[in-house]
Amino acid sequence: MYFSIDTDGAVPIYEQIVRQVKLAVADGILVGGQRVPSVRQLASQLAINSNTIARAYQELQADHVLEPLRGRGMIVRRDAINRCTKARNALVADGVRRALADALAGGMTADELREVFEMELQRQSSLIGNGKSREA
Amino acid sequence: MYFSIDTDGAVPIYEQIVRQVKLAVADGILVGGQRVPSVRQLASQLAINSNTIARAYQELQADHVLEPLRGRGMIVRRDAINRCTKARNALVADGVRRALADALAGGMTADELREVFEMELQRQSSLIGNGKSREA
DNA sequence: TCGGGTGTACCGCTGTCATGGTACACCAGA
DNA sequence: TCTGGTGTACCATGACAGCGGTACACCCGA
Repeated sequence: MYFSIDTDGAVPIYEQIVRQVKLAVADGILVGGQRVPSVRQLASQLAINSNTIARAYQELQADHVLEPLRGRGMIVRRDAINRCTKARNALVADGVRRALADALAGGMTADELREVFEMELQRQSSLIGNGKSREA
Repeated sequence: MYFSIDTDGAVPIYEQIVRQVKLAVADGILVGGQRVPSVRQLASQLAINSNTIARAYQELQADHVLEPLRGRGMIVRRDAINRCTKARNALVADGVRRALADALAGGMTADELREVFEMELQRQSSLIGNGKSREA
């Protein structure tokens, strides 16, 4: 489980962690029962204060993705994958909806929009295709 | 020229105004030479502090979309439409890119993604189609 | 000249975020 | 029993963004 954190971006660090954990669960990289790194461990690995990690884990706990094992760490809940898949779908749909709203408000036609979509899809697919296979 | 402002959302008010002005220019609703409402006028209309409007106008001025007429207001620059169309395309492409990144990181397939896209496109197109015609 | 309109600059308040420090309760293993 | 690891709960601090209030300089028309 690798995290890529952008400390300069507009998105808060704890939110980046929350999102990446959820996407990893949806993708099957993190599975139910699996332990996540401890707050101190992840904090030192990412060179970030442990309170920030703790905040992310608290949010994930509130979202029923992680489960605390008092004194021993936190694990991914068995039923988290369904929730995370739903969350991922909602996240993606929301992003698409937002982009569409801007496009249509700006007078872009549906066909122009499809073109942009397919172009970006091809670009990112090829990037991932080189790095690791997805369907295999 | 109508603005819809969401004071509760995560997006700053001044940024919403900047975006909506740019999209209106790209769409041809605001044309070169046309005057935009004064900061106080728009502020009272939206029940927002005039400084917030002023900040949005300053940003639009820095982006070469608006032009100040000292003591008389601000107008849309003649060459703004090209810039705004480009900005719109970049904005949309960026939004699509972001959504795609989330989708692929979460293990969503390209076909699932296309389905989401077409669904949202159909939804929003029908909304606009009922309200006002776009190609006419 | 003066009044009313314009954009602009400055200051302060508020909330959010990240950090650092400290302390606590809990658990597992030596 | 003790030690070292867990998550959790505070508090204080600094930085920054967003916003509002006020005052200023400018321009136009009466």
